[in-house]
Amino acid sequence: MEALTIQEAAETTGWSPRMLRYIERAGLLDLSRSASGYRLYGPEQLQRLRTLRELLARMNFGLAELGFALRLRREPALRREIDAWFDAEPERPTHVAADDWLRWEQDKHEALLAASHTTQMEIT
Amino acid sequence: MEALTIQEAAETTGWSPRMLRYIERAGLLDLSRSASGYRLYGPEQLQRLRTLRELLARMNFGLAELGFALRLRREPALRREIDAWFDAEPERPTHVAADDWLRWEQDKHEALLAASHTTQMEIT
DNA sequence: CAAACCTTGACAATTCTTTGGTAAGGTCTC
DNA sequence: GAGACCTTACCAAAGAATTGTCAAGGTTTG
Repeated sequence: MEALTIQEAAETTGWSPRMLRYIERAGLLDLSRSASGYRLYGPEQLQRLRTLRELLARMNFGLAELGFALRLRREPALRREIDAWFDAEPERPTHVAADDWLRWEQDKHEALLAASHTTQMEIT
Repeated sequence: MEALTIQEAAETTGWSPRMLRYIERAGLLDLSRSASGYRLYGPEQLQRLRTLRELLARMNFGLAELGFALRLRREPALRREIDAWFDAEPERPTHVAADDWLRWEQDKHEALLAASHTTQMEIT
């Protein structure tokens, strides 16, 4: 009973079997396989999957983003280039500065941003 | 002549005006504004925009990913949680291990993966 | 003052990602 | 050996992100 098959894992983690395969393919979870090729989900994997669900919901991002975070860890060159790009910031005043990026990254969807503006107006 | 307006900036950077506004809204580029609200693109901004194009193309990722990278820099809590999740890796053998994640993150699109396999076969 | 810009806001076509199916074939359990 | 699983490979629906475009109104410049 040490390892569950995909359907059982789906039931206890809340992911669909389809998504469990997707997550594996994205490189976000390493699995062992049975001799005949069945995916085997051990206690650690199940725990990770549950944590993952919770994390995505709580911090508001998706598998794609996590995939990119993984890529950043594994491709130091990529991380370096991106950091360099961000750090190339010149002597700009940055007066208005940042805090809309947050809203953007969080609810994306340009249109919605505008909508929330409107809502705020009413309150004002 | 120290600063260009959006259309001029578009011409010299290769981005469309639409995308220049999009990039700004994503928090990826800080701009100053003229007294009447016009976006002003100085030499640094122009350079950054050109570099950005080059970077995205060369490293194969998009604005959304860069936006997430930005979020990771600005939300230490997020970074910590994600790192923690990745590092919770148990004693798994990892025999087969990683290098398909790369392919996934690079050309995504599950279906194409299979296709590219086929293509590679020809070359081999 | 008119032409040619700029601003924001909105709608929408396109394209990519996410998810669910389903088919063809192998495995496990009774 | 039948039923209920599993595998991979597709196709396609639903959702998001990307990008263009247009409208209504302000600004700059000749």
